[in-house]
Amino acid sequence: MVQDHKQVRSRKVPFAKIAYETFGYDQLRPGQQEALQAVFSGHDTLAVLPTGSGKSFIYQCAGHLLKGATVVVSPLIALQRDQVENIEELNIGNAALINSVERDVEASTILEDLEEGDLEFLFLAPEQFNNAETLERLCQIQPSLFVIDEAHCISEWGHDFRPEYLRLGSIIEELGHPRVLALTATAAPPVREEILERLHMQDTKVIVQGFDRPNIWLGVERFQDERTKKKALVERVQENAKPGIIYAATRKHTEEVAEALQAVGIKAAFYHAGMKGEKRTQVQSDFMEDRVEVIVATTAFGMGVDKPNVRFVYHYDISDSVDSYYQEIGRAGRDGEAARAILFYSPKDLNIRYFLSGRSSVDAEEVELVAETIQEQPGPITTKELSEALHLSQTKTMQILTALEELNVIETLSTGEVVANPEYISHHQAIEEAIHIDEARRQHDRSRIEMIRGYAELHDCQREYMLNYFGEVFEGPCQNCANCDAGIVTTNTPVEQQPFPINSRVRHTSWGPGLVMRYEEDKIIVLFDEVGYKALSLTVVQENNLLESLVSA
DNA sequence: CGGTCCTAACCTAGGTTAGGACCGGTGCTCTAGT
Repeated sequence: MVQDHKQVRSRKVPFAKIAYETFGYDQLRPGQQEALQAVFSGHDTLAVLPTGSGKSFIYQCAGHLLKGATVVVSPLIALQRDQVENIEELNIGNAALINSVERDVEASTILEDLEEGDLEFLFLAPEQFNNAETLERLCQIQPSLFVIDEAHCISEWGHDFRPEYLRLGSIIEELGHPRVLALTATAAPPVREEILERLHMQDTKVIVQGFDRPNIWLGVERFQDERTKKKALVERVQENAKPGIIYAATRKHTEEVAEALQAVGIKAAFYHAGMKGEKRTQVQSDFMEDRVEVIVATTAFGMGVDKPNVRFVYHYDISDSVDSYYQEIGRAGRDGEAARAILFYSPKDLNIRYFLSGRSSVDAEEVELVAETIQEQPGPITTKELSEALHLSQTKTMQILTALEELNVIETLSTGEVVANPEYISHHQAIEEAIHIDEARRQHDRSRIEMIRGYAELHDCQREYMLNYFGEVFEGPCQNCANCDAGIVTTNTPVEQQPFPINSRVRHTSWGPGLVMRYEEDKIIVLFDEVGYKALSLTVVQENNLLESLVSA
């Protein structure tokens, strides 16, 4: 049963049989077979599969069958716990987790078990690799499979919030590049590209299943003021079957909306990261077990939540991207029954999104300070020493170090210490580059907000817009969105008149290369690598030859 | 950017308003003090 991972290459493995006998699944779901086949053929694999398609099974099965340890990087400790429990129930090998909270079993004991083969699965957050001893021991253990669960976190969180996500590529190299398996439910084409690049994936197979969730009705209601919006939301909640989820942009909004719902007799509770851990757990389980009908939450709620009977996901405030929006509404109707996703849109709600994404995360002076300090050091220095000496937070320091490392100004040693790269003399150019990258990032984030705004203000099939965003060719009407119901479907540029196919690469005379996202009436929407999403007039483009087709790599 | 909270000024004594300050999301880890 257990085979050496170099020898299984191109051998047919009866995954369906194993799925049935070991995991108790009657049949494999779409994508699972392909993903497993890719892993077993020796490819680094990215699987983008919709929620509820059994992503866990892929790494569980692969880890179970491949000889050698499986390391699973997972963003939340709560998720890791669930996964360990799940594996224990399946009886497919021992699993453990290393983190700062649970210390009933020491990390060194766990690593020892892993070393001796008594442990198959190890779960940890990316921050754990900051621990030099953990990393060094893992290097010796040489895991055969390196799994990144919820891989979109790399692109979503890596740039500012959790910079360790951007270092996973180096970690993988350090570990001798075990087979890499990245899993996510939501990744538009640019996110997929970033995952492959950041993880240094090689000889990669990308498996993408359809994004459509046909049982979710899509709708947008537009408002000019807060009070009318809140009133309409309460009415919709009253009318609609429950349970449901409402997303809001701020903690305060979650509390206000929950209160408004309670005032009309709805069992509602709010949820955000400002609450005590105990309270959060309680609210979540109240919702999961139907003691609470409606949960009003910030983005803190949702990852790993798999409740089948959620009948609606409403947005009191607009999300920061189509990516986030899709992911959030995807928590509705997992049982396949009808569900509703309504965006309660007020244009001024975009401001909070612009504000939160517009802040610069790279400060020239701080970057310079860090770069200089490291270069003046006689020897290696730890992140902690640096952040203390320079009065910068650990996250901030880590973020700057990640940027500097990427620009080859510094190197991270396997001890976790950093040292100046001797071949790199001037850091001024690097700082400029870091600022430039940061600026491009912000512009990209702003253009993502423009795209969700485009959804909110769309006069066309809403499903088509969303699926096009994820690189899927789909032509409305879908007959299950508000615009289709209302007959608002504009005549788009017909496929035969589209000069560049959707999802193909093009180059603009001044904005450089980009990806064709969709067509609207005399408009082509392109995601440019440098400047983000842009809507161009098709007539102007064609008259002036602004775009040329690029042969895709 | 916009909402919210606080204070000073208003003109006549307590309620109204204008202006300024401040805040806004997501989780890991480690440490100091109870």
